[in-house]
Amino acid sequence: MAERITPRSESYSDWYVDIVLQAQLADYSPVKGSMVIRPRGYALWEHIQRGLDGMFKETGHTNAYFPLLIPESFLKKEAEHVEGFAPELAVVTHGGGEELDEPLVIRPTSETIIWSMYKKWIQSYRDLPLLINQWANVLRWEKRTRLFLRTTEFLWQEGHTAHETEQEAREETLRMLEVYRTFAEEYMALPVLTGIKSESEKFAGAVATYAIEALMQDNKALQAGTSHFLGQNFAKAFDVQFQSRESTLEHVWATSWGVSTRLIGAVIMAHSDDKGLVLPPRLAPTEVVLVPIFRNKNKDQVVGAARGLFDELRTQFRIEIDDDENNSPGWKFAEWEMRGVPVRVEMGPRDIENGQVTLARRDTGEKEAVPTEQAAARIRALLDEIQRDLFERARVFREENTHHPATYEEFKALYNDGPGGFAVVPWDGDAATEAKVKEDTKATIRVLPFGNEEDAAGKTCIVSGKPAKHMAVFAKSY
RNA sequence: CGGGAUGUAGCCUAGUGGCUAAGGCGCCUGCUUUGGGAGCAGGAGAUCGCCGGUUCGAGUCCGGCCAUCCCGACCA
Repeated sequence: MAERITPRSESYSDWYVDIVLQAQLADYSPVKGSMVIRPRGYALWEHIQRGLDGMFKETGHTNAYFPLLIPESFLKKEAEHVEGFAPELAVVTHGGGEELDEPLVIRPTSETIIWSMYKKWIQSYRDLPLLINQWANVLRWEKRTRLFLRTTEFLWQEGHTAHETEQEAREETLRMLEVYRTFAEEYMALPVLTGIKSESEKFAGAVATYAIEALMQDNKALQAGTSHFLGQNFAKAFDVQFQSRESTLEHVWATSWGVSTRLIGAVIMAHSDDKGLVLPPRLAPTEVVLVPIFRNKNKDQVVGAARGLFDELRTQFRIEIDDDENNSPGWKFAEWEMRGVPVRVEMGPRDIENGQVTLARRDTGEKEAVPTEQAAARIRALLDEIQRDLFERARVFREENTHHPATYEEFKALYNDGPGGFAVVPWDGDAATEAKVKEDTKATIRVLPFGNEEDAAGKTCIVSGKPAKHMAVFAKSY
């Protein structure tokens, strides 16, 4: 601990790794590409789970658990799906010391095992909709890994729903995208763009993929969550039919949607600074830390008073007290700042004499003195302010880094020598055009915003000069 | 899978082929301290990534292997 964090200006990726390791969110494990999520990191995940799970329940979903191991043949039933995931699969070939008759894949996602079960559970329209979510780990063999952002094994939630009609499934897809947007903005203080993915970026096996996309401080985009309209692809692959209200036999309409521990990486990269982690209060495992400042001669008095305040505050806040005798106040300040605790309460002899405490906010470093009896009310207000300000700062950052280049030359300059960020430009809808942009600049279409077709009317593609079909948002991405 | 870098105590680093592998941080014990990363004294902690070779002698030279990180092609 107490080690230097590489400044962002020197190396953004070193800065990120330093924060994850030093704030004790995660550590490298013995297996390449996999990581240990330490208690401080897992607490963040628990908060994410709690918030999202509540929203899933409110929208009618229930949790279940499906197995880790999937027969290899299941993956092969949906052609695009298997093609998309084949390079990332880990396969179990032996069990109990013997070679298995059929290899088992470790789930990269659970559509196939779930739809094999839905076939058993769905016979009639009365069985629909079926709205199930699971919290689980999944495995995708990654060649290039980064703590939280891309690891071989990661934790996520995957919702899998079955519906009577196409319209109902499409509504569900957008409803859950909206849940993700709300969660990102209100809990994570992370402004996100929503929209549909281009063909080349969509999920293997989906008819349409929607996503929330956020902009990180290094001006690269991060896909923070996806929601897929699966059409009848999996219902047909697994022969899931139901008897309709008109007594006809129909294939079921499906969605799936997920967010992962990548969200932890997003929240780190969006808000933190060169002193360490900065967490939005609603997500912070510890909202407040109380640091008594004492000398030997007044230790009992100061710590006693601090403990009294602590007992009062703990009924309202997620709070810790640091009355360790060996570390100096300055050391503690720096340490708790590195851990990202939003509000610090300092209580020393001078404060006690004046009947006050000193409050310091993590995001700006500002300190203020407030009468002790008003501390709780002021802390509550401060936490709200910090939550709002973090979001607002991130939103302004995104606005300032969203560009509208008029020519392809300007566009290329933006990514090749320029600052990067989002670029909103007319696009002809051709995958070849998209591929050319990627080759020239490494930027890809992050999202086609809702309503973009109308905005594109009458415009010409920035690359090909052909009539534009979409207004596309490009960025380099993680 | 290509390119680059690095493996010496928990972490960071020093170490001309030659004596018992050195220092800082951290850790443990005690004392002293505490309003922005304190001080003193003592202490524990190392098959120098692994295997082989050269040599009277290898942390150091040679070969192979392994691992990790960083940069590129593929991805929540």
